[in-house]
Amino acid sequence: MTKPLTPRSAAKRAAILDAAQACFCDQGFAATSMDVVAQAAGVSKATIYSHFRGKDDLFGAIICRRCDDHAEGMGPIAAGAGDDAASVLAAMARTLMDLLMEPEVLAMYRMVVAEAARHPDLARIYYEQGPVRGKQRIADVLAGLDRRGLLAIPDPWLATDLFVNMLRGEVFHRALLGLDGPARLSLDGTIAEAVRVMLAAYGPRP
Amino acid sequence: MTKPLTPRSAAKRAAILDAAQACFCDQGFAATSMDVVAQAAGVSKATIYSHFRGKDDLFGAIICRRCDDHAEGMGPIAAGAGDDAASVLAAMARTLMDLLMEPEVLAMYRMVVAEAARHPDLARIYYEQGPVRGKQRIADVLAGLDRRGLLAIPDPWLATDLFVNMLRGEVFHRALLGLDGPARLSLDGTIAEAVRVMLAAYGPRP
DNA sequence: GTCTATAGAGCGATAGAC
DNA sequence: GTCTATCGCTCTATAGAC
Repeated sequence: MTKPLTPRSAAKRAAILDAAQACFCDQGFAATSMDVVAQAAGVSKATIYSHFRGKDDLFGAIICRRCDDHAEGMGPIAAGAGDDAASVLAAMARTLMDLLMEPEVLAMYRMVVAEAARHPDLARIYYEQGPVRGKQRIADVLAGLDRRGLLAIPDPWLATDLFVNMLRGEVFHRALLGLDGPARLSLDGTIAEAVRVMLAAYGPRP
Repeated sequence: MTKPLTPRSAAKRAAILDAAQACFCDQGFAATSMDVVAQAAGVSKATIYSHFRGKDDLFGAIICRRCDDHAEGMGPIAAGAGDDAASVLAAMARTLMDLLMEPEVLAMYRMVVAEAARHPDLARIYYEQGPVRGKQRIADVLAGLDRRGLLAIPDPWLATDLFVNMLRGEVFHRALLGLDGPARLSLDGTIAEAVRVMLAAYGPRP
C-alpha cells in the first residue's frame, strides 16, 4: 500500500497521516485537496508524493491504520462486568457504543461509505479489519455464555448481529447523518431494552 | 429549494432530475460533473442552471423527490399477512427489506451520508421524510398489535427501532459498502430470527 | 428558454534545484 | 528527501446569440 522504504523520516510520514486523517474526517475525502493536507502536515506537497503514490494510496493507509486502532479499542470488551449474562451484555454494549460514537469513527465510516463505489477494495479491507473483527469478539463472548449455560445461543454469529444492530439503531443512524439535536431515543434506554430483549430471546430454558 | 416558476418546460426539468439522480447514484455526488448530467439529460449545461441554482440545489431537489417515493413504497406495509403477530412481523420485515435493498435506495443513502457534513439541512430533511416516516408506519402497526393483545409493547417506538435495526444488520451494512460477495448471514435467516426474538421479547404474558 | 463558447478558479501530480 | 514553482487538466458557473 505504501513504499516499503522508510529510513528515518517516518516522523514526517506520521505527520502526513495525522493531518490527512483530520482533514478527510472534517471535510470528506473528495473535498479535501492535497494542498490543504500538505499545509496541515507542515510539509510540501511533493513530500507527500514521495511517501504515497497518490491521494488514493494515502486514503488506504489511513483506513488500515485506523482499523488497528479499532481492534485495540475493543480490548477488554466485557471488562468489569459481573458473572451474569445481563452484566456481560450491558458491559459489551457500553464498550461498543462508546467506540462507535467517537467522532473519528463516525467520520471514517462516512468516508468509507462515500467512497465505497470507487474504492471497493478499501471498503472490503475496512469491513473485514474493522466491524468483522469487533463482532467476532462479541460472538466469542456470547459463545462462552452459551457454554457456561448462562444463555442458550445456537448461532452466536447471528445473535451477535442482532444484538449489535439493536444497539446501533437510531442513535448511530442520527450520528451518521450529523443530526445532533435531541434524539427520540436515549442511548441508555436503548442499551437497557436491547439487553432485556436478548435475555428474553436467548435466556436458558429453566 | 427550486425556482417557483415552472410554466411548461417542466419536461426538461424532470429529465434533468432523472439524469442527475442516475448519475449521482452511479458515480457519487462529488464525482459527477454538471457536464455529464447535461449530456445524460439531453440538455445544455446552461439549461440546468436556469432551473436550479447550482449543483447543491439540484442535489436537494433529488433528495426531496426521492423521499416521497419512499413513503409510497411502504404503502400497505403488512399486506397479505395473516392475523397473528408472527405473520404481521414477517410481512413487514419483507416489505422493509425489499425497499432498503433497492439499488437506488442504497445509493441515495450513501450520498446523503457522504454529504451530511456539508449539507446538514439535507440530511435532516432526508431523515425525517424518509426513515422516520417509514418507522412511524411500523410503530403504528406494533401499537395496533399491542391494543389487540397479540403483543405486549409498552413503547412501540423503541420496539420498532430494535426490530428495524435487527433486520438491517449485516445485510444492509454489506450492501452499503458495496460488498456483493456471499454474506455470512442470509436475509431470510435474519428475518426469521428477528421475528422469533421479537415474539420472545414482546409476546403477551400467557 | 435554450443553446454555444468561454471565463476563472482549483485540482492532482511532476520537474528540477538543493 | 525535501523544497519551490509550474504544468495540464477538469470543474462550476456565466455571457451573449438566437
